[in-house]
Amino acid sequence: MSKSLLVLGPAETAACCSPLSSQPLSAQQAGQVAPLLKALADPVRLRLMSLVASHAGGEACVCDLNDAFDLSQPTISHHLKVLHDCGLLDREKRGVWVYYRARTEALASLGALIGSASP
Amino acid sequence: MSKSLLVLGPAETAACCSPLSSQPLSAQQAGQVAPLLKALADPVRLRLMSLVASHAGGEACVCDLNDAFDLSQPTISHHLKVLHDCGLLDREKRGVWVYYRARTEALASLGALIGSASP
DNA sequence: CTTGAACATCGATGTGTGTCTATGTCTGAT
DNA sequence: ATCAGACATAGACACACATCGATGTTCAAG
Repeated sequence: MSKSLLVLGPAETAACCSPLSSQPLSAQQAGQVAPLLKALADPVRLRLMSLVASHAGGEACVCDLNDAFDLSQPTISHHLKVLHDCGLLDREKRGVWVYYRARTEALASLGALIGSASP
Repeated sequence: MSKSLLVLGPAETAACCSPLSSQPLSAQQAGQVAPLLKALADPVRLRLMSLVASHAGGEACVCDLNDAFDLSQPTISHHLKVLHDCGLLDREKRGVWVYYRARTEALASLGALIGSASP
């Protein structure tokens, strides 16, 4: 079966709407955006996201990320999977190593949705 | 005991730092920001926040909010308390009614922290 | 083919959370 | 003083989640 219609992750279709303060979010919109926020609403995942996004080259290897935390390797792997599944992190395997890359457009859309001052 | 030193809620001291992609978040910073995101990371609370923020006059009465959901009154009250406790919502009682107001500066700080494209 | 390293998946466990019903606390009106 | 309405709190319960150790999978090297 073809996956050609699903090249875009959930993050692309969720946060591309008007800011919170401009008009009420529909139940459906809220249901799409909330999972993205939930993925970020964990101290470890927030730091992971920040580490990957601010890393040189725009990507970071899992081995580097593991060392930055006092947690087990499966736990870090789990958090990375959460961020990847909701479309906030891209994943690429090169040899034995796996590199993650932040989806800055998704982050930008989310940020724009949350914070937009009204006059 | 005086509360004069606590006029500012948690939201003011949490999200006033550099964007995610510029430099790695410290564990302490992540620990301060995550609760704010966790408060927003629920479809009901996200809609509540949006309803209050986009409401005429910048504030909304609880009775109005209750009618917008198919949930019990205590449940809505609980969600409003979560948003209020983390500093995203201001609370004011006038007569029998209670009005909530969105802290747009807190929302703006959070949005800026999450979404900021890097060159 | 075997070994070791990098990473993911699985199953278990304690803790957190969203929701409800029932009850409490104000406040204005009768 | 009593009553009714608006909202908060308390307790209970089902479910989700963060974490771990153990195990599986994939790949490169020897």
